[in-house]
Amino acid sequence: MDRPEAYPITYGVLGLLAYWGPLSGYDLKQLFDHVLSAMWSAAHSQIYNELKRMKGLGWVEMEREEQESRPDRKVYSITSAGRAALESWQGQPPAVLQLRDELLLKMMFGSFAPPDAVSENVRASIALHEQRLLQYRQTTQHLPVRDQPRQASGRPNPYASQEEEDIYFRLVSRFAINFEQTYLNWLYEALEVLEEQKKE
Amino acid sequence: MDRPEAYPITYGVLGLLAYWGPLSGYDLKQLFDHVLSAMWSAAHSQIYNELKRMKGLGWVEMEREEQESRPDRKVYSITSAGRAALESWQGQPPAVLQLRDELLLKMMFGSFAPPDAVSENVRASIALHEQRLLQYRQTTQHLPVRDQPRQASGRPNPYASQEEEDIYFRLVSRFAINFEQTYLNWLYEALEVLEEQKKE
DNA sequence: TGCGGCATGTAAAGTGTTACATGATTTA
DNA sequence: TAAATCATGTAACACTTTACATGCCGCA
Repeated sequence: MDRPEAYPITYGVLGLLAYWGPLSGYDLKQLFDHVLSAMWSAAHSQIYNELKRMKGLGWVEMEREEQESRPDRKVYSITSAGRAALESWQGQPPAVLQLRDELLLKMMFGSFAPPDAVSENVRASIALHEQRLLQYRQTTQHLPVRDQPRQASGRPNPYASQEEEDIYFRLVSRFAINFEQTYLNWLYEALEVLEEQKKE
Repeated sequence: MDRPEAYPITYGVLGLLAYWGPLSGYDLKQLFDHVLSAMWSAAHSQIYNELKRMKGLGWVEMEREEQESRPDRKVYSITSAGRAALESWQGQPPAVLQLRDELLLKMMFGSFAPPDAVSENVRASIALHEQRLLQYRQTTQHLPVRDQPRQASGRPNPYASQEEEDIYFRLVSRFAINFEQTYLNWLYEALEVLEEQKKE
């Protein structure tokens, strides 16, 4: 076989359709922002593109919901071919995480920064990550209703309605929170070190 | 002003030249792999490209070292315009980190995976991250010699010769190790949860 | 009456990765 | 004698982001 016809973002969309049930591109964007933001982000343009691609592959089907005075909602649902693709993807080993963090890069070359620039950037990062941590801790709200319990392939699962009750969801949430906490601890520590250095 | 003429990878290269002294593209690639891998990675093609771009901007100068039976080494050094650019970059607030981790994405939709696929992926990740942690802990070796102590802009600094003695370097190293440890702890925990679930 | 939300998409540009190209020397 | 290291670069491709495009409704 040659080039893969899909990549992580494709499966992100597909997974949401499998988990949440039929959704529009707009809904999917909301879910990406609120549910997947910690592991994969997507612009709306990319989501619409993936939907188009997957429709071509037969992984999703589209149904048009007519609306007055607003563009029609196009609601996509996963097909059995889509489920098969999702399962097959799960069998492939994931690419290793590659961090790509501008703050760390700047910190690395902090000795070339104008006075206080590094600590200012650290302070700004603290604010941003504190905010994220808060967001992760708040139960996600204003999400499209999940009307279809996911179907575990072969393994029946007692949990069905709330995302908080899914072990995978729980594990990933825990990761996101752990990560933000670790990051924040480090940022506070870095700030201390920088302040102490300034005194000399 | 219009589009920025440089982006993080550009400053990664520039920072290394400022910190390490004159280097070839090949040297820079080694440094990216061994020193910057935790915060920003780069293919060699990208590095050669950035050098070309920065030469055009007057941020670096090139000197050719002739060699027999091998392509000449082109050794680049930072100019004062380059130093100014680096300093100015340090004054800009960094873009927020966006994680993009395929393992987390797969974990999120673990309920659609074939039996044991998730735990296998977790195990593979454990091996990879353990290895990284080891690498981070080993003092970096086989690096091009750093022949020029960096010049802190305005602030004299008692440390000069070894990278381990730079506070910024130390802080970033500590981050990298913290991060890998947090990730690993979580992976082990996830594995336990998954094993327990399997019993039911 | 201005802004945010709802709702869709296309086009272009910006970044990053992989493949192509070459070839001698050193090490196992 | 096969693989890794040294050493450079170009071209093509893959993925992501930003800008362009449109327009009503509800709220403050």
